[in-house]
Amino acid sequence: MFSQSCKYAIRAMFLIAQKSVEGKYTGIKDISEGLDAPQHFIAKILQELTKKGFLTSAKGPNGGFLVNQEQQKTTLLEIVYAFDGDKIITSCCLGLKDCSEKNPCPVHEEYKGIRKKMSHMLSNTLVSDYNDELGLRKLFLKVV
Amino acid sequence: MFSQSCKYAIRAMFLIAQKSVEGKYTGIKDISEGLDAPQHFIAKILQELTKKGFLTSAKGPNGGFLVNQEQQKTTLLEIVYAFDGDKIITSCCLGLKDCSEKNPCPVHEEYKGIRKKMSHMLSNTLVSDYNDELGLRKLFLKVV
DNA sequence: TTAATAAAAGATAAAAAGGTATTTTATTAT
DNA sequence: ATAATAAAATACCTTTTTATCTTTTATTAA
Repeated sequence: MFSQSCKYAIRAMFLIAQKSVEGKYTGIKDISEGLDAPQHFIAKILQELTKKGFLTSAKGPNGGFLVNQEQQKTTLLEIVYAFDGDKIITSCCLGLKDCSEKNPCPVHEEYKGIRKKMSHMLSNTLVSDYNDELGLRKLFLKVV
Repeated sequence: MFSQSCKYAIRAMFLIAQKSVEGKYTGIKDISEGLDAPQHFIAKILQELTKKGFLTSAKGPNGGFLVNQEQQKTTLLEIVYAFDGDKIITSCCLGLKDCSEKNPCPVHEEYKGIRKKMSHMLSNTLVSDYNDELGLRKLFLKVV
Protein backbone atom coordinates (compact mmCIF):
# COMPACT_ATOMS: atom_id res chain seq x y z
CA MET A 1 0.00 0.00 0.00
CA PHE A 2 2.27 2.80 1.29
CA SER A 3 6.06 2.53 1.43
CA GLN A 4 7.61 2.12 4.86
CA SER A 5 8.99 5.67 4.62
CA CYS A 6 5.54 7.02 3.89
CA LYS A 7 3.98 5.19 6.83
CA TYR A 8 6.63 6.55 9.17
CA ALA A 9 6.17 10.01 7.67
CA ILE A 10 2.43 10.02 8.35
CA ARG A 11 2.87 8.69 11.88
CA ALA A 12 5.63 11.23 12.56
CA MET A 13 3.43 14.07 11.36
CA PHE A 14 0.57 12.93 13.61
CA LEU A 15 2.93 12.70 16.56
CA ILE A 16 4.71 16.03 16.04
CA ALA A 17 1.40 17.77 15.30
CA GLN A 18 0.07 16.62 18.65
CA LYS A 19 3.27 17.51 20.56
CA SER A 20 3.37 20.90 18.86
CA VAL A 21 0.16 22.01 20.55
CA GLU A 22 2.29 23.07 23.51
CA GLY A 23 4.47 25.14 21.18
CA LYS A 24 7.69 23.26 21.93
CA TYR A 25 10.03 21.50 19.54
CA THR A 26 10.25 17.70 19.75
CA GLY A 27 13.62 15.97 19.25
CA ILE A 28 14.38 13.02 16.99
CA LYS A 29 14.94 10.70 19.91
CA ASP A 30 11.50 11.36 21.38
CA ILE A 31 9.93 11.01 17.96
CA SER A 32 11.59 7.70 17.12
CA GLU A 33 10.67 6.34 20.54
CA GLY A 34 7.14 7.60 20.21
CA LEU A 35 6.79 5.70 16.96
CA ASP A 36 8.91 2.68 17.89
CA ALA A 37 10.94 3.25 14.73
CA PRO A 38 14.68 3.33 13.90
CA GLN A 39 16.09 6.72 14.88
CA HIS A 40 18.40 7.34 11.92
CA PHE A 41 15.82 6.27 9.41
CA ILE A 42 13.28 8.59 11.01
CA ALA A 43 15.85 11.38 10.96
CA LYS A 44 16.14 11.08 7.21
CA ILE A 45 12.38 11.15 6.78
CA LEU A 46 12.02 14.21 9.03
CA GLN A 47 14.60 16.01 6.91
CA GLU A 48 12.53 15.31 3.83
CA LEU A 49 9.37 16.49 5.54
CA THR A 50 11.19 19.66 6.56
CA LYS A 51 12.59 20.28 3.08
CA LYS A 52 9.10 19.92 1.63
CA GLY A 53 7.70 22.43 4.11
CA PHE A 54 5.55 20.06 6.16
CA LEU A 55 7.70 20.57 9.27
CA THR A 56 9.65 23.38 10.91
CA SER A 57 13.03 22.48 12.42
CA ALA A 58 15.46 24.12 14.81
CA LYS A 59 19.04 23.14 15.57
CA GLY A 60 20.82 23.35 18.90
CA PRO A 61 19.61 22.95 22.49
CA ASN A 62 15.81 22.94 22.76
CA GLY A 63 15.76 22.32 19.03
CA GLY A 64 13.84 19.66 17.19
CA PHE A 65 10.77 19.56 14.96
CA LEU A 66 7.50 21.44 15.07
CA VAL A 67 4.22 21.56 13.14
CA ASN A 68 3.11 25.19 13.06
CA GLN A 69 -0.44 26.46 12.69
CA GLU A 70 -0.34 26.43 8.92
CA GLN A 71 1.35 23.03 8.77
CA GLN A 72 -1.36 21.57 10.99
CA LYS A 73 -3.60 21.82 7.92
CA THR A 74 -1.48 19.37 5.91
CA THR A 75 -3.55 16.49 4.49
CA LEU A 76 -2.42 12.88 4.43
CA LEU A 77 -2.70 13.01 0.64
CA GLU A 78 -0.01 15.69 0.46
CA ILE A 79 2.34 13.51 2.51
CA VAL A 80 1.59 10.40 0.45
CA TYR A 81 2.20 12.29 -2.80
CA ALA A 82 5.53 13.57 -1.49
CA PHE A 83 6.81 10.09 -0.62
CA ASP A 84 5.06 7.63 -2.92
CA GLY A 85 3.81 9.82 -5.74
CA ASP A 86 0.30 9.52 -7.11
CA LYS A 87 0.37 5.80 -7.84
CA ILE A 88 -1.98 4.97 -4.96
CA ILE A 89 -4.64 7.06 -6.67
CA THR A 90 -3.86 6.63 -10.35
CA SER A 91 -2.25 3.28 -11.03
CA CYS A 92 -3.91 0.03 -12.09
CA CYS A 93 -4.12 -2.57 -9.35
CA LEU A 94 -3.13 -5.31 -11.82
CA GLY A 95 -0.20 -3.30 -13.14
CA LEU A 96 -1.42 -2.32 -16.62
CA LYS A 97 0.66 0.58 -17.85
CA ASP A 98 -2.43 2.47 -18.97
CA CYS A 99 -5.64 1.09 -17.54
CA SER A 100 -8.58 3.31 -18.45
CA GLU A 101 -12.18 3.32 -19.65
CA LYS A 102 -10.84 2.62 -23.13
CA ASN A 103 -8.46 -0.13 -22.06
CA PRO A 104 -9.86 -1.48 -18.79
CA CYS A 105 -8.43 -4.42 -16.87
CA PRO A 106 -10.92 -6.97 -15.49
CA VAL A 107 -11.21 -5.30 -12.10
CA HIS A 108 -11.06 -1.72 -13.33
CA GLU A 109 -14.67 -0.84 -12.47
CA GLU A 110 -14.72 -2.44 -9.06
CA TYR A 111 -11.33 -1.04 -8.09
CA LYS A 112 -12.59 2.46 -8.80
CA GLY A 113 -14.72 2.35 -5.67
CA ILE A 114 -11.80 1.29 -3.51
CA ARG A 115 -9.60 4.00 -4.96
CA LYS A 116 -12.31 6.57 -4.35
CA LYS A 117 -12.66 5.63 -0.69
CA MET A 118 -8.89 5.77 -0.25
CA SER A 119 -8.66 9.09 -2.01
CA HIS A 120 -11.46 10.47 0.14
CA MET A 121 -9.78 9.36 3.34
CA LEU A 122 -6.42 10.82 2.39
CA SER A 123 -7.68 14.18 1.17
CA ASN A 124 -10.06 14.68 4.08
CA THR A 125 -7.71 13.88 6.93
CA LEU A 126 -5.52 16.63 8.39
CA VAL A 127 -2.51 15.90 10.56
CA SER A 128 -4.26 17.90 13.30
CA ASP A 129 -7.46 15.85 13.20
CA TYR A 130 -6.43 13.49 15.98
CA ASN A 131 -4.42 15.79 18.24
CA ASP A 132 -6.96 15.42 21.06
CA GLU A 133 -7.46 11.65 20.87
CA LEU A 134 -3.71 11.09 20.65
CA GLY A 135 -3.18 13.29 23.70
CA LEU A 136 -5.88 11.36 25.60
CA ARG A 137 -4.32 8.04 24.53
CA LYS A 138 -7.47 6.90 22.75
CA LEU A 139 -5.50 6.50 19.52
CA PHE A 140 -1.93 5.27 19.13
CA LEU A 141 1.11 5.61 16.90
CA LYS A 142 2.84 2.48 18.16
CA VAL A 143 1.87 -0.66 20.01
CA VAL A 144 1.75 0.05 23.72
CA MET B 1 -0.72 -2.70 -3.17
CA PHE B 2 0.08 -6.10 -4.67
CA SER B 3 3.63 -7.25 -5.46
CA GLN B 4 4.64 -7.32 -9.10
CA SER B 5 4.65 -11.13 -8.97
CA CYS B 6 1.13 -11.17 -7.64
CA LYS B 7 -0.14 -8.78 -10.33
CA TYR B 8 1.41 -10.93 -13.04
CA ALA B 9 -0.03 -14.06 -11.38
CA ILE B 10 -3.57 -12.68 -11.41
CA ARG B 11 -3.29 -11.47 -15.00
CA ALA B 12 -1.80 -14.81 -16.08
CA MET B 13 -4.64 -16.70 -14.43
CA PHE B 14 -7.24 -14.54 -16.19
CA LEU B 15 -5.48 -15.07 -19.51
CA ILE B 16 -4.99 -18.82 -19.19
CA ALA B 17 -8.51 -19.28 -17.85
CA GLN B 18 -9.89 -17.61 -20.96
CA LYS B 19 -7.62 -19.52 -23.35
CA SER B 20 -8.45 -22.78 -21.59
CA VAL B 21 -12.09 -22.58 -22.67
CA GLU B 22 -11.03 -24.25 -25.93
CA GLY B 23 -9.37 -27.04 -23.94
CA LYS B 24 -5.88 -26.43 -25.27
CA TYR B 25 -2.67 -25.72 -23.39
CA THR B 26 -1.15 -22.26 -23.74
CA GLY B 27 2.66 -21.89 -23.89
CA ILE B 28 4.80 -19.49 -21.88
CA LYS B 29 5.66 -17.43 -24.92
CA ASP B 30 2.02 -16.75 -25.77
CA ILE B 31 1.30 -15.97 -22.13
CA SER B 32 4.17 -13.51 -21.68
CA GLU B 33 3.24 -11.80 -24.94
CA GLY B 34 -0.42 -11.70 -23.97
CA LEU B 35 0.52 -9.92 -20.75
CA ASP B 36 3.40 -7.85 -22.13
CA ALA B 37 5.59 -9.23 -19.34
CA PRO B 38 9.14 -10.70 -19.16
CA GLN B 39 9.04 -14.33 -20.27
CA HIS B 40 11.43 -15.85 -17.73
CA PHE B 41 9.86 -14.01 -14.84
CA ILE B 42 6.43 -15.19 -15.92
CA ALA B 43 7.78 -18.73 -16.25
CA LYS B 44 8.78 -18.74 -12.62
CA ILE B 45 5.40 -17.41 -11.54
CA LEU B 46 3.57 -20.03 -13.61
CA GLN B 47 5.64 -22.73 -11.91
CA GLU B 48 4.53 -21.44 -8.53
CA LEU B 49 0.91 -21.32 -9.63
CA THR B 50 1.24 -24.90 -10.87
CA LYS B 51 2.90 -26.11 -7.67
CA LYS B 52 0.09 -24.56 -5.65
CA GLY B 53 -2.53 -26.29 -7.77
CA PHE B 54 -4.00 -23.24 -9.49
CA LEU B 55 -2.75 -24.39 -12.90
CA THR B 56 -2.23 -27.65 -14.76
CA SER B 57 0.94 -27.95 -16.85
CA ALA B 58 2.18 -30.28 -19.57
CA LYS B 59 5.68 -30.60 -20.99
CA GLY B 60 6.67 -31.31 -24.56
CA PRO B 61 5.05 -30.42 -27.88
CA ASN B 62 1.52 -29.03 -27.50
CA GLY B 63 2.36 -28.56 -23.84
CA GLY B 64 1.87 -25.44 -21.78
CA PHE B 65 -0.52 -24.36 -19.06
CA LEU B 66 -4.22 -24.91 -18.56
CA VAL B 67 -6.92 -23.89 -16.09
CA ASN B 68 -9.25 -26.87 -15.70
CA GLN B 69 -12.93 -26.80 -14.69
CA GLU B 70 -12.17 -26.93 -10.99
CA GLN B 71 -9.36 -24.39 -11.24
CA GLN B 72 -11.68 -21.96 -13.02
CA LYS B 73 -13.31 -21.50 -9.59
CA THR B 74 -10.14 -20.04 -8.06
CA THR B 75 -10.74 -16.67 -6.39
CA LEU B 76 -8.39 -13.72 -6.63
CA LEU B 77 -8.06 -13.87 -2.85
CA GLU B 78 -6.51 -17.34 -3.05
CA ILE B 79 -3.93 -16.08 -5.52
CA VAL B 80 -3.14 -13.00 -3.47
CA TYR B 81 -2.73 -15.08 -0.31
CA ALA B 82 -0.36 -17.43 -2.13
CA PHE B 83 1.92 -14.64 -3.32
CA ASP B 84 1.59 -11.78 -0.84
CA GLY B 85 0.13 -13.46 2.22
CA ASP B 86 -2.75 -11.96 4.17
CA LYS B 87 -1.22 -8.53 4.77
CA ILE B 88 -3.56 -6.82 2.29
CA ILE B 89 -6.47 -7.85 4.50
CA THR B 90 -4.98 -7.84 7.97
CA SER B 91 -2.18 -5.32 8.27
CA CYS B 92 -2.36 -1.72 9.50
CA CYS B 93 -2.07 0.86 6.75
CA LEU B 94 0.24 2.98 8.92
CA GLY B 95 2.43 -0.01 9.80
CA LEU B 96 1.54 -0.58 13.47
CA LYS B 97 2.60 -4.07 14.44
CA ASP B 98 -0.72 -4.74 16.11
CA CYS B 99 -3.40 -2.25 15.21
CA SER B 100 -6.75 -3.27 16.68
CA GLU B 101 -9.83 -2.02 18.49
CA LYS B 102 -7.74 -1.97 21.66
CA ASN B 103 -4.76 -0.22 20.09
CA PRO B 104 -6.11 1.63 17.05
CA CYS B 105 -4.07 3.91 14.81
CA PRO B 106 -5.67 7.24 13.81
CA VAL B 107 -7.12 5.88 10.57
CA HIS B 108 -8.08 2.44 11.87
CA GLU B 109 -11.84 2.96 11.67
CA GLU B 110 -11.88 4.57 8.28
CA TYR B 111 -9.45 2.08 6.77
CA LYS B 112 -11.74 -0.77 7.81
CA GLY B 113 -14.19 0.20 5.08
CA ILE B 114 -11.49 0.21 2.43
CA ARG B 115 -10.18 -3.15 3.57
CA LYS B 116 -13.71 -4.56 3.50
CA LYS B 117 -14.31 -3.43 -0.08
CA MET B 118 -10.96 -4.90 -1.14
CA SER B 119 -11.66 -8.15 0.66
CA HIS B 120 -15.09 -8.36 -0.95
CA MET B 121 -13.71 -7.81 -4.43
CA LEU B 122 -10.97 -10.43 -4.01
CA SER B 123 -13.13 -13.14 -2.49
CA ASN B 124 -16.00 -12.64 -4.93
CA THR B 125 -14.04 -12.65 -8.16
CA LEU B 126 -13.27 -15.96 -9.88
CA VAL B 127 -10.62 -16.29 -12.57
CA SER B 128 -13.40 -17.43 -14.91
CA ASP B 129 -15.57 -14.37 -14.33
CA TYR B 130 -14.26 -12.44 -17.30
CA ASN B 131 -13.62 -15.23 -19.82
CA ASP B 132 -16.30 -13.87 -22.17
CA GLU B 133 -15.36 -10.18 -22.00
CA LEU B 134 -11.69 -11.03 -22.44
CA GLY B 135 -12.53 -13.15 -25.47
CA LEU B 136 -14.60 -10.33 -26.95
CA ARG B 137 -11.80 -7.83 -26.26
CA LYS B 138 -13.97 -5.70 -24.00
CA LEU B 139 -11.48 -6.15 -21.17
CA PHE B 140 -7.69 -6.30 -21.43
CA LEU B 141 -4.65 -7.80 -19.74
CA LYS B 142 -2.15 -5.48 -21.37
CA VAL B 143 -2.21 -2.13 -23.11
CA VAL B 144 -3.20 -2.61 -26.73
C1' DT C 1 14.57 -43.99 -31.24
C1' DT C 2 15.62 -39.57 -32.21
C1' DA C 3 14.85 -34.69 -32.89
C1' DA C 4 12.03 -31.02 -31.52
C1' DT C 5 9.36 -28.93 -28.10
C1' DA C 6 8.33 -26.93 -23.81
C1' DA C 7 8.17 -26.80 -18.80
C1' DA C 8 11.20 -27.28 -14.38
C1' DA C 9 14.98 -26.02 -11.89
C1' DG C 10 18.83 -23.50 -10.40
C1' DA C 11 22.14 -19.86 -10.46
C1' DT C 12 23.08 -15.23 -11.00
C1' DA C 13 22.46 -10.29 -11.52
C1' DA C 14 20.34 -5.74 -11.31
C1' DA C 15 17.47 -2.49 -8.97
C1' DA C 16 14.90 -0.71 -5.23
C1' DA C 17 13.76 -0.34 -0.48
C1' DG C 18 14.99 -0.23 4.09
C1' DG C 19 18.24 0.77 7.53
C1' DT C 20 22.87 2.26 9.90
C1' DA C 21 26.94 5.05 10.96
C1' DT C 22 29.83 9.06 10.69
C1' DT C 23 30.85 13.70 9.93
C1' DT C 24 29.42 18.53 9.47
C1' DT C 25 26.93 22.65 10.54
C1' DA C 26 24.16 25.64 13.29
C1' DT C 27 22.37 27.18 17.78
C1' DT C 28 22.18 28.13 22.58
C1' DA C 29 23.40 28.65 27.30
C1' DT C 30 27.09 29.21 30.32
C1' DA D 1 34.59 32.28 23.53
C1' DT D 2 33.42 27.63 24.33
C1' DA D 3 31.17 23.36 25.35
C1' DA D 4 26.98 20.96 24.72
C1' DT D 5 23.13 20.06 21.94
C1' DA D 6 20.66 18.68 17.98
C1' DA D 7 19.55 18.79 13.10
C1' DA D 8 21.72 18.31 8.22
C1' DA D 9 24.37 15.96 5.18
C1' DT D 10 26.92 12.21 3.39
C1' DA D 11 28.31 7.68 2.72
C1' DC D 12 27.56 3.10 3.22
C1' DC D 13 25.44 -1.43 4.06
C1' DT D 14 21.71 -5.11 3.99
C1' DT D 15 17.67 -7.22 2.47
C1' DT D 16 14.03 -7.91 -0.64
C1' DT D 17 12.11 -7.70 -5.06
C1' DT D 18 12.40 -8.04 -9.80
C1' DA D 19 14.46 -9.92 -13.69
C1' DT D 20 17.67 -12.74 -16.62
C1' DC D 21 20.31 -16.67 -18.19
C1' DT D 22 21.55 -21.48 -18.49
C1' DT D 23 20.92 -26.26 -17.83
C1' DT D 24 17.96 -30.22 -17.03
C1' DT D 25 13.97 -33.12 -17.50
C1' DA D 26 9.89 -34.78 -19.63
C1' DT D 27 6.86 -35.47 -23.65
C1' DT D 28 5.44 -36.07 -28.27
C1' DA D 29 5.40 -36.87 -33.07
C1' DA D 30 7.75 -38.34 -36.99
